[in-house]
Parts: sequence; C-alpha cells; structure tokens
Amino acid sequence: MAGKSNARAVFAAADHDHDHCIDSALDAASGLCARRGARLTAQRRRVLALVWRSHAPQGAYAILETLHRDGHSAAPPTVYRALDFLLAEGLIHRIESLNAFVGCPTPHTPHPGHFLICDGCGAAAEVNDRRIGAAIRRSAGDVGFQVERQTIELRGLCPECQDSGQEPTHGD
Amino acid sequence: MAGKSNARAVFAAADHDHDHCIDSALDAASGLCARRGARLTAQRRRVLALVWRSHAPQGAYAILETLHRDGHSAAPPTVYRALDFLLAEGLIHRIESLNAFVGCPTPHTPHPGHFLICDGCGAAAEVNDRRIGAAIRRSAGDVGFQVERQTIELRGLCPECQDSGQEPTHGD
DNA sequence: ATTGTAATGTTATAATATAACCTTCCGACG
DNA sequence: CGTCGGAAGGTTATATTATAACATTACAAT
Repeated sequence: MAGKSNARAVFAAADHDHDHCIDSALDAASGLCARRGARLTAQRRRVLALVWRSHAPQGAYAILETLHRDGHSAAPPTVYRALDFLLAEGLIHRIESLNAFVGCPTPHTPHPGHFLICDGCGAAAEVNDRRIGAAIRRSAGDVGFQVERQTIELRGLCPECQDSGQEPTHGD
Repeated sequence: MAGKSNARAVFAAADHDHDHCIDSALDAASGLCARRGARLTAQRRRVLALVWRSHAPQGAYAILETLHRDGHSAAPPTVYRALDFLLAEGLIHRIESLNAFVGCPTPHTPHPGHFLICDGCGAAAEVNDRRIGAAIRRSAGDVGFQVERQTIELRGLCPECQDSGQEPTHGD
C-alpha cells in the first residue's frame, strides 16, 4: 500500500541493531570532541547515550528520569547543560515541535537539520535534502532575508506505519 | 548593503498603518466564521486582536497579561482555548521555535505556514513559497513518507535589520 | 420554557526551562 | 609539587509554558 517499493530507507528498520547505532554515535562523538579539544565528560556521554536510546526524540525530563533510574543523581540544569554542550558540538538536534532532542547521524559536517517525524512510531529521520535547502535559499534570497537558522520538521507517517494503519499515538 | 533593491516586500514597513492590519484581520475572521458557522465570540475576537497586536509572534502569557491590563479577567485555559479555536479555524499559526502565535494574513485558504522570522525586530513573515512546498513533497515522496503537518521556520535578519546592523535581541 | 451543547470560569498542577550561587575538578604553569 | 584559573557540575529555587478536571454560564433550537 505505502509507496516504499523503490524508496530509499531513511527510517531504521524495526529489527535493526540499535546498540550499534548508539556505539557508533558515541565513537563518532569521542573522535570529534578529541580533535576539537572539547571535553566529552562522563556526564555528557551518558546524556548523549540516552538521547540515542531511541530514534524517537527524547525529552529532557525523560533523560533525567533515566539517569535517576541508572543510579546517577542529577537535577534539570545538569541535563540541560549537557544538552547545550551536545547541541553546540552538533552531536544532537533539538526538535522544536516536540521540545525534544535527537541524535545527529552526521555530526562531522555542520548542517541545518531537516526532519521527517513519524506520528505512528515517533521516530525522527534526518534528511537534509539539497532541494529543500536550495528552495529555502532561493525563497529567502528573493525577499532579501538572511537565514541564520532553520527549523524544518515534517510530521506524518513513515512507510511502516502507513502499512500497519497506525495513526495518532506512538510507543517509542 | 542588504539585497533588498529588487526584493518583494514580505515584512511590513516600519511606518505602515498597523491598525489597518488588525482591522482587516478581524473583518476577515468575522466573515470566515460567519460563513462556516463558527462562533467568533468576544473573547476569541479579543485574543485574535492581541495576537495581531504586532507582526512579532505573541506568547500566550503575554496575551493573558494584556487581557488583564485591559480589565478582562482571564486564566491560562481561557487564552489557550481561544488560541486553539483560532488555530483550528486557520486564523493564526503557532511558531514552534518561539512557543508563540502569529496572525495568518491569508486565512481563507488552508496552507502550511512557512515563516521568515527576524531576530532583529522579532517580526514573522509568512511566505508559503511553492518551491519550498514542492521540494518538501518531492523529498518526502522519495522515501515514502506521508506528510501531515509542516513546521518551516527560518530565523535570521530581515532586510531592514540587516541595514541597521541589528543582531541578537528584538524589541517587539 | 426547556434542554442540550458549546463556551467560559476556576483551581490546581503538569511539563519544560533557566537563574543564581556554590563546589569540585583538572589542566597549565611556575 | 603546588596553586591558580577556568570549566564543569551540584543545588535550590523559580520562571515559563501548557493542560486536567470539574463547575457554571450562555445560547441556539425546539
């Protein structure tokens, strides 16, 4: 039913090895921070791992709660400070329409994040389509607007959730 | 300096007659609601007028405070309910990256809102560029994603604020 | 007049985010 | 080594944004 026959996969398959996603993200972050002289402390690393817990964006308080369950004491500022660091280093993105955060799969190169966010399963896929970027530059250029930051969030249903007749809620 | 020589104006001029903006918006809303059988009550009309107070998006609590100053008692749910109604009727849009609301200049036709938001003066201009819409549809279509809602918010500097060397804060 | 629904009022609280200040850690340099 | 300075983290309190739950009022249709 859903047109996913010749579709490039941007949403992770349901049965993918997610531990691998987490490990790769942490490895990439370690490398990047080392090269930049940025300090990826244990706290920040833990928060990054929790953001990557799922492909669904995680709220700051969900992260906080998990830290507690893992036996780490922490208050909101601790989490927000770690998130601020990770944002500044481009290791995560903030999803404005969800007040939540998601890991960046391509932290090496700076880029605005363009997201497809599934209302069925909650997953966010980062796409960074050149055509969207070009259309935005042209449109803003036409009216003399100088773009500094972009928030591009498309909500809807991923191919899997279209097939399974999902609609509103999601369960991580 | 800023490339506004042959730029179409999408941001209102500093000296425009803003009362006219407000009146037109209220008139359009009255007409639309009447035709639809939707009840634009005094409360909702007041909130719509306050959203239109400026081309800068207004927060719910700013609206609430102004209601109080105007001698109307109101609690948060009153304002949020009015905003929900206005959103549902397409009379306003929500700006996710600001947790704020802005009047829709073209409420007659349904459309996703594409916004240019100036960090200098705070104004938000709605553009709804066909090229952006097309790029989004193509990009989502390529991966089989079914788009239901869009959040497209471009932050930066409008031509006037580029010229006047603005940068961070804004003053309504 | 009555009645059913939509709108509003009211109280409390949830969820998200930051201010302010203090302590600890850690690397650089003498 | 020691100590100094700045960055990171801890702690408390509070600001900001948003909604749940339930009572009351208004209003159109009959």
